[in-house]
Amino acid sequence: MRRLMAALKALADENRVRILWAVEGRELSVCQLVELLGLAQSTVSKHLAILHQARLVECRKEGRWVYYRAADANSPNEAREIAATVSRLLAANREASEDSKRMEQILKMDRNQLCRKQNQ
Amino acid sequence: MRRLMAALKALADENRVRILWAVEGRELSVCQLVELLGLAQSTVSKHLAILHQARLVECRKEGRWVYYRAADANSPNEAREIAATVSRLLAANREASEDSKRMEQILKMDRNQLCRKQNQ
DNA sequence: ATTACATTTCGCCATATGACCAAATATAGG
DNA sequence: CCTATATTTGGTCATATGGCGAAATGTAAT
Repeated sequence: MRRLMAALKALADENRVRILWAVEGRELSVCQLVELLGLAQSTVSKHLAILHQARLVECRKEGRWVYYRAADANSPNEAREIAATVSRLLAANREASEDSKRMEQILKMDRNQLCRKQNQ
Repeated sequence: MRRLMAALKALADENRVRILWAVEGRELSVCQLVELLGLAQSTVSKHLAILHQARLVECRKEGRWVYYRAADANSPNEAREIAATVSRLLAANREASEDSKRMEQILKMDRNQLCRKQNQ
């Protein structure tokens, strides 16, 4: 029950749902998510920590870079089952598809410059 | 997104998840839920209001009695799709099956006496 | 009308939560 | 080592949330 509740609580915030939608099927760095959401970097980092702790996202490091992606769909995992349902619902959602478009633009930006700009 | 978020937020509380599980496939009155959860009546009533507003439960009145049940599974409703996933996960959950057993006992109690006792 | 009863609403309180800024940390490059 | 960079952590603050008791409300019975 603890695991299920952690996942449900993690999904009780809209920004975290947006994050989860953004990292579905691809991996992103924090600064790209910061650009999408328009929140402070520290806030995004904390949201990611919650999603990670709830097993909704996974991450890997590459030097200074940390990439987040949706947790592997093959892992038999309560959190993932809920996330799959939410993703299915978001696939038909206007705001989610706006986010998708915006993310396509962000992916075209130079990531180094994007991150540097945020860290000034 | 507003509807989806309302449902997700409603499910971010363990007592509300327990309520939803309890009213799956049957209808219950407030006092039966009060007995199950061991919370104040007013608290249970507020939780039910949240679940109702989020379209996760439906209710009907019969005189002084109000009965709550899980929203109709046939209604094409985002909230219901999430709830269905959660219910499926709860079906294999220890605490949820303990609640089910306890509810079987509560259903055997005289509802009039149960409610009266709570209202003293 | 009065009393009884089931539930909802209101108000209070302690705690949790999400947002921000600043500092700390981890890694890379010279 | 120092500087640069990406991210995380800590602390603060305003607001939200879940719990409770008491009062209000809605319905029934006499």
